[in-house]
Amino acid sequence: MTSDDTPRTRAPRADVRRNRARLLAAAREMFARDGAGASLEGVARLAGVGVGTLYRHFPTRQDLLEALLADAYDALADRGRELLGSPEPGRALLAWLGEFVAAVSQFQGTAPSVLVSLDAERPAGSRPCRAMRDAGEALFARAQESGEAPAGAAFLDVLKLAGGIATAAEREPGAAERLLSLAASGIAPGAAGAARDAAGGPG
Amino acid sequence: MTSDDTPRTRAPRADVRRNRARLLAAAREMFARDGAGASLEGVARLAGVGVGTLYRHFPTRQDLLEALLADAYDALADRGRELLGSPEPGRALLAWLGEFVAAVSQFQGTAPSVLVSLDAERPAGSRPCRAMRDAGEALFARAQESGEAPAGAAFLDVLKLAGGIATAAEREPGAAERLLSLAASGIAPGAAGAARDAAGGPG
DNA sequence: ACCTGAACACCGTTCAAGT
DNA sequence: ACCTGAACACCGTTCAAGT
Repeated sequence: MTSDDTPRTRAPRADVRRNRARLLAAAREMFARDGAGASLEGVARLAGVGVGTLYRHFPTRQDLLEALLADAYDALADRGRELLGSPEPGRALLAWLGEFVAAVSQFQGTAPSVLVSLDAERPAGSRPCRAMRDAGEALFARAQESGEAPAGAAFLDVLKLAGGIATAAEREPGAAERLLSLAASGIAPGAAGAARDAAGGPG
Repeated sequence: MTSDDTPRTRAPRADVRRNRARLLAAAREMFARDGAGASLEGVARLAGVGVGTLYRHFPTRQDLLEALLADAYDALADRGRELLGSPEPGRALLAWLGEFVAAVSQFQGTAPSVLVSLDAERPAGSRPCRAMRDAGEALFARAQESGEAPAGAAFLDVLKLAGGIATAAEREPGAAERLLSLAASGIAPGAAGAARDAAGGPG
């Protein structure tokens, strides 16, 4: 019963923080070399830590990956807020999506895992991930309001599409730009509109 | 030295054909239940065959998958040629792409493997796979000629984008349609054009 | 409260021995 | 010519014992 009555999170012990940092550094090194499927045993070994410690800090490989992407997500959130001030909503959105694709492709085999983290009703993800999503959504909403992005689409779908592009381009540097550009301008814009109109159109 | 001098492929022994068929049936069953990452040992066991036999018939998991998709690829090739006769090139292309996405999503975890089979300079894939690609390419070329598909794009990129969509939608039935529709009409068509024009534009 | 690492279960792949 | 399946190497994950 000191001054503050609700300290939900206690300051972690020094060795715990250190182990966490070592694990992240080791994972970054291993993922960079062997891809997102790298041996977790190897990560622990490289970190100079028992496997159990890795599992305690990051119960699943997915958790480890999200932690590795936290910085990139924070940067994307910042960048999104910055681009909100740009005069061209559509281009701002596309620029941001390009950076998203690059960020989730920073390790081989990473993009598919990002896709599962985007999977509908999951626990919403980490704080940086949510910040990234919110920033992107604002950018997308602005593009919709200016008529440069389709009114009927959901931002989560846009993000999934970008994740799919990142996955498809993962083994071919340079493909990401081409695929994103293709998805940006549309594979068959006129026909797609016709198909939607024929199906009843939006309200 | 009988009448024909160049019989490159000899008729396979009956047990070889039977084992191959059993392996494919078993793999189909396993992949349907456990996804494309199903245990290969389990496939061999279910087929009533030694593991070595599986590896002899299908050296890699990728080979097994391509064999499983052969029928679907043949059907897509047929469908592509059929759609070539339809009066609306853009819609025909989109319809075909929708069927492609559905076909490569028939097993969980299958789409990523299809993406690697689309990977640039690989040995071009199986005969059915090439037939599928050729049919799709004809459909795409026609859409380009009619001005309904972007002139600058390569068909292989269109297919990769579709594969990425299939991957992104794999865990959510119904998402494939939405993502394909989004990619068809474009995330931000006007801005994408502006970006391309600013970059110099096509010749 | 956290860490260690041996133990367990499982899988992919090869290859010597068989038919 | 093809098949079998034991053998090998490796990995993820848990959990009893330690500090």
